[in-house]
Amino acid sequence: MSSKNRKKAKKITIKEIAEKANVSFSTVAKALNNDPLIAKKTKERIIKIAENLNYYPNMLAASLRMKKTKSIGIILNDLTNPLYYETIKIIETNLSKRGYTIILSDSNYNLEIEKKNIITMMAKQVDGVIISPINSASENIDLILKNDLKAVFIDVIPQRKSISYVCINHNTAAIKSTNFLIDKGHKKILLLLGPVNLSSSETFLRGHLETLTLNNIKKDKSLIIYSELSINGGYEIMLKIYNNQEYKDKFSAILCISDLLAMGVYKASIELNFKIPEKFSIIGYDNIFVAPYLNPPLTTIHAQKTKVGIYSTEILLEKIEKNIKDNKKIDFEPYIIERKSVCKIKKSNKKNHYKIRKLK
Amino acid sequence: MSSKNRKKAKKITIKEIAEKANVSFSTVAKALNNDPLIAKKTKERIIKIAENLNYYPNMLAASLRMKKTKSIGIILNDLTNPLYYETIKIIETNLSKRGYTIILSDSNYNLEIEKKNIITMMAKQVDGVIISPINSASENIDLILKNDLKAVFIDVIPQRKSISYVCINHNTAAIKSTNFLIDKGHKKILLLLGPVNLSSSETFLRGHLETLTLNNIKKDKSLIIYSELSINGGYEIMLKIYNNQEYKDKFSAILCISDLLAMGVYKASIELNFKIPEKFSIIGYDNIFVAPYLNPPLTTIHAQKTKVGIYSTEILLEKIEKNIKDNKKIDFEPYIIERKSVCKIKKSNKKNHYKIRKLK
DNA sequence: TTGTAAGCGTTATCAA
DNA sequence: TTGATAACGCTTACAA
Repeated sequence: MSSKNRKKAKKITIKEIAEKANVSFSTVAKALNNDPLIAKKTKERIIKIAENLNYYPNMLAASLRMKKTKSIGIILNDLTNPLYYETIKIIETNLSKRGYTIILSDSNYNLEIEKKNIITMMAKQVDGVIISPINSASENIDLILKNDLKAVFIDVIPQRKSISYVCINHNTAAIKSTNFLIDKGHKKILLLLGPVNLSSSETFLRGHLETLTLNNIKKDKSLIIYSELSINGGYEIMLKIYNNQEYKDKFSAILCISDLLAMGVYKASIELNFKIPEKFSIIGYDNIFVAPYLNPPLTTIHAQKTKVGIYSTEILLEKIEKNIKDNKKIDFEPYIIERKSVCKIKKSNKKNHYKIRKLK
Repeated sequence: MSSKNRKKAKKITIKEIAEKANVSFSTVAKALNNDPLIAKKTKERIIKIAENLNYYPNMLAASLRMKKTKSIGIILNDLTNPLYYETIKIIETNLSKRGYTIILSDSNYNLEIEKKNIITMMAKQVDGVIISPINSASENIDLILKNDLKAVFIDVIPQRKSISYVCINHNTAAIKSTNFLIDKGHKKILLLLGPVNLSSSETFLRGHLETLTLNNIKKDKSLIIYSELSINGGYEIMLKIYNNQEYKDKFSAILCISDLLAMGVYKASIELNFKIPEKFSIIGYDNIFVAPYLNPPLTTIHAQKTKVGIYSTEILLEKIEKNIKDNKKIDFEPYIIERKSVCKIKKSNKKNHYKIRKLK
C-alpha cells in the first residue's frame, strides 16, 4: 500500500454515526450528550460506534450553537518576562481542569496590538479574558466594557468603576521599597521604570515621590528613567549613565520596577566593573524565580504571582458560569524580600551627601 | 440612568448591518470581505455602517463554514520552564503577524493529559499544532497521524516516518557535554535526567553512555538519576545524595539535562555548603536566559530556542497554507557555552581515581 | 451588481 | 423513546 493510497481521514460527524447506527442524527447527538431520554441500549450502541469511528465532536459547531466556547483569552505584555510564568501556569492548570482552553496573546506594551488582541478574542468568541492592560485609562479598556466582554484585569487597575481586577498594589510596592532604601541610609535613589505609557510605571512613580517627600528628600527629575522592561533595557541605561559626568555621585541605590531591569544592571556591573551593593545597592520588583540565584542574591519586592492566577481565574469563572455581576476587586500587598543586593550606606557618605546639599 | 438600565450590548451580525443598509445580508458579507463584485459605493456605505455599529465578525461561524480556524495549538510540557518562553514568544509574534491565534496547553509530562490536549485541539479544529511530545513512541503520536492533524514536533523526534520536526539534537548534546567533562579530567560523572518516560532523557542517556564507552570509562548505574525537571527536582536529588555514603567520592561532575536541574544543584550547594565548581563541576542544558547570571555563571549546552520557534511555525504554515505534504526534518546542533561552573580536575584526583579502579 | 439559498456540525424544540 | 427541523452566523455558488 503506497502512501498515496492511504485513505485520507475524513472527519467523522454525528451524521456518519447515525448512518452506521441506523438512527437519526439527533438521536446520536442526544446519546453522546448522555440525554436520559435515550434508551440505555441505543445509547451504548451509539457510543461504541462513535468510539470505533474515532469520533470527536466539532466544538466549533457546538460553540456556535450554544454561544459558549469554553475558551478564555489571556492577553499579556511580554511572554518573555518570567513574571508571567507562574501566573500562566496556574491559570492553565485551573482552567483546563474545568474544561477551558487558553488563547494566548502578547501585546508587547503596544496599545495598537492590545486593541487587535482584544478584538481577536471577541471575534473568536471567548467566554472571557484575563488581561494585563498596558494603560489604566486607554480606549482598549472601554472597548472591553462596551462589548460586555467578561474580563478580569491583572497587574494594573483600570480607572473605571464596573470592573474586576486582581492586582499587586504598586503604590505599596513603591512606598515599601523606597522606605527600605531610605532606612538603609540611601537618599539618592535612581528609579528605573518601564515604558512611559505603562500605568504601573505611573503608579509606582507616584508612590516613590510621595515617600521621598515624606522623608524630606529632594526630588531630582534626572533620577527618574523610563526604559524598556527587559534585561537589555536596564543594561543600556547603565551603560549610558555610568560614565556620564552628570550622574557622577548622584545616586547610591537603584530601584528597579522589574527584576529584569535589575538583571540588566547586574549585567552592566560586570562589564563596567562596579560592585553590587558596594557601589550601588539594587532593589528589584516581582521576585522572579531567579532572584535568589543572582550574584549577589537580589533584594526585591515580592509579587504574589500564583495568587493572581488563582483569583483571576476564579473570579472570571464565576462571572461566566454563575453569571455573577458584581465586581471583585482584589489587591495584594507586596512585601520586601531582603537578600544581598542592598547595603547600608556608610556614615561618611551621608555626611558627604549633606555637604553636597549645602553646597547647592 | 441606573446601571440596571444600561442596554445590554447585543452582539451585532451581518443581518443587522443588512437591515440598516437596506441590502441583503449576503451583500454585506461580500462587502466586508472586500469582494470586487460589490459596487464601490455600497461597499463603502456598508463598511461605514459596520464600523458605526461596532461590528466584528463571528469567527466561529466563518471557521465552521470555511473549515479553517486560524488557530494553532501549542502543546508543551511545563509552562514554568523558561526554556519554552523564547520559543513561545517568537511563535506568537510570527503567527499573530499572519493572522493566527495560539491555543496553549501544558501536558505536565503526563501522557494522559497530553492525549486530552491533542483531542481538545482537534475538537477546537485548530489548523495545526506545534507539540513538544513526551514520548517519541507513544500512542499520542499516532493519534495525531491517524487524524491527519497537521503537526510539527519540537524537542523530541517521534519514531515515525511521515512527520515534520524541528529539534535540538540531544544525542550531540550528550556527546559534546560528556566529552567536555572528560576533557577537563572528569571521569566520574553524575547524570541528572528528566522523567523516565521522557524521550529526551533516553536519547541523552544513550549519547552519554556511548561517549563513556568510547573513552573507556566504566559505567555506573547509580550515577544515572531520573528526576522531575525543575529546580526542586535537582535540589532534592542533591539533598538525598550528598550525605549518602554510597555516593561518597563517586563523582566529581554533574551533568544536568536541564538548566533548571543545575539550578537545583546550585540551591543545594548553598544549603549543604559545597563549592561549585571546586567540589562538583556542573554543566547544564538549554542555556536559559539566566545561565550567565548564576553564581558561578553556568556552563551549559546552548539550545537554539528561537530558531526552533521560527522554523516550526514556518514549516507548519507551509503545510497549512500551501498544503505542502513532504515532511521537513530539521535538527540543530547544540554547542557548549563555557562559563565558570566546570573546572579542570586536579591530577592527584585522577591518580586517586585509578587507584580506586584497580582496587575493584 | 445584488439577492437567494444551501451548507458547515452542532443543540434544542416540538412532533410523532 | 426517537425523529424532523430550525437555528447559530457566516461563505459561496448560482440565480436574478
